[in-house]
Amino acid sequence: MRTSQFPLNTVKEIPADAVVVSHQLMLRAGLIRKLAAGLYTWLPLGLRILRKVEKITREEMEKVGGLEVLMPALQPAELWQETGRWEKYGPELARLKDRHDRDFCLGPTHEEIITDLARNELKSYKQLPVTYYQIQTKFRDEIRPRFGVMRSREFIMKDAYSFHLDQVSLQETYDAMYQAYTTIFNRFGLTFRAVVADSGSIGGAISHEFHVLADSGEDAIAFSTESAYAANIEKAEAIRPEGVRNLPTDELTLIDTPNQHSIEEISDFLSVPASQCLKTLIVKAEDDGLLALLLRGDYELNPIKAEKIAGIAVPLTFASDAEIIDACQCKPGSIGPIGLKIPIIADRSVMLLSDFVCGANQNDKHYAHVNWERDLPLPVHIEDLRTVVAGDPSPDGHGTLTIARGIEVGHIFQLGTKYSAAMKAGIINEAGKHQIMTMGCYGIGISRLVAAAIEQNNDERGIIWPTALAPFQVALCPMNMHKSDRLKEAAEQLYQDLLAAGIEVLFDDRKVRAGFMFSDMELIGIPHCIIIGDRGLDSQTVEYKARTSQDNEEVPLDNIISFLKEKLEA
RNA sequence: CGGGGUGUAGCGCAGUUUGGUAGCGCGCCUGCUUUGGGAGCAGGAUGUCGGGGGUUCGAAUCCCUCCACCCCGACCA
Repeated sequence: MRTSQFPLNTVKEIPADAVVVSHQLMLRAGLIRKLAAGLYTWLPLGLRILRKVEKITREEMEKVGGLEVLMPALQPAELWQETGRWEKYGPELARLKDRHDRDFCLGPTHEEIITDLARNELKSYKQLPVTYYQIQTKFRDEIRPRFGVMRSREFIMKDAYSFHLDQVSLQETYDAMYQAYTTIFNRFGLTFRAVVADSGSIGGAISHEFHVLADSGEDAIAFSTESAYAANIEKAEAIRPEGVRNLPTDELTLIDTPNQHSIEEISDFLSVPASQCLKTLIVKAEDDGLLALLLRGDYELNPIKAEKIAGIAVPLTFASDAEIIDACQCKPGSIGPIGLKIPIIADRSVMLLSDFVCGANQNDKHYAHVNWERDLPLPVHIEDLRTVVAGDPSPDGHGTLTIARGIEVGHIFQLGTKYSAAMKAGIINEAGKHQIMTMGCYGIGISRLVAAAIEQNNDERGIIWPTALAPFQVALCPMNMHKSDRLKEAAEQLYQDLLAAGIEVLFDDRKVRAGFMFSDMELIGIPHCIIIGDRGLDSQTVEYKARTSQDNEEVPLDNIISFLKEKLEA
């Protein structure tokens, strides 16, 4: 491709509303342009990269036996009503009506559609297992789209769905997908981690997320320093603390704590570490009543874990001030378990507390030197409620947890029969009996992956594409070609030779200055650059420069093709 | 949805406090000079100042209202 026919659309200045580096670089390098919040046009250069992501993903899906389909983006409400998700999905589901006033949505995911396809097309156990996949545009009316294509409202996703007779077969495909995902992200040249995950609104039991590690990532992941354990922080278990509770050292004391409400304020005011305080949170119960959740003061409630506990209302809802005053006879900030009349669920972390501080259920008063089994009974209902922190012991018993940030680029789920049962997707089994199929589902955020790759591969000059994602492998930069017929001839010849060798080359045949050319090629991240000039032609050499290096290397013109081939294969 | 902020040329911004008829840099077009790291000079084009309404002799500027976009939070494969 020639730059005279493949405009680069690069810009020098950093767009004002891009905050993360990948978003800035995607705009500056001319990969995307914003149409509206969370909606982007892919320009020719960006699209080439997107297509690379698709191509590799497709290849690996085919290798594990995936059958490509293409399902509609516009979907009838009926299917979503069958699974109950029309009601459950909430405002993130982009709904609309057609001219006949029938309800439709723009698909945020395709479980309903594929399950409908499967129940119509699959009749016999002999057809199983089967895996369908597609690369489709998805729509989610995100509360807050941000970071460019990282969290947009319209985006491209590869989604695959597998259908099975039983769990054993599902596990086999799930394992194959896990492997395929590992291969895909390795081929992209990205640093990633697979982590145990929560399955969220998609549902199902077992689930793994694949995260590209980057400080700008929206997710926190926890992994063990000494073992393979890795989990989304939403899911990482905070295990029962080791050790025994200390004996009381002092009498229970009621203290005035005027206008001291948060754990931080109380901790400062009384000069007691937050870890010696007890946090009491009042949330709604399933039966419309209230529940008190107890945590050690320095720990955070993990709402994902809380919602999984029987009795707690979903979504997790904190009680209003009025409800709290009604139930506890005091305002929030002074609540504690002593004498509290609502049921208590305690986090494991509170069990070892002794001589702790907690609210006294009287405005502006706290108790100090509270001790279990002396001042109040040890809570009976104990759960894992808190979010893990760095340094916590790993749940598998090996090492401690480290927290890193990641960008979720893949997510695989064992759905079981959640959708197939709701939609009566079954086949006739070997015994001639009707049987509901077991399902798996596997997603890759194609467009997000482009941004994630840039987050991980950039410098002050621009993007540095891993080979597999580079829109072009080689930039051919002639120096002042318009002034030398000899150079023009040599450059054109080299361009043709590179094309003939099957190398993806971008020939910068614009009449621009050298610095301008280099800056553009570096900004758009072409991994290899060949500089051809009159100077070198005298000795029949060209210069080679890798995107990642500062230095140029002279290479005989005759050898340049094989030289590059070697670089590309490395 | 709550809190904060911004809308002025394609992009980045000044001008708004104190009303007087719109400017800078980059980019774009023309010409000349230059040419191995985002060139210089000269000339040029480009604005419903986010929309609507109001106050005023006069509004980018003051008032009302609507909208869009961004950040933080809540929420979320």
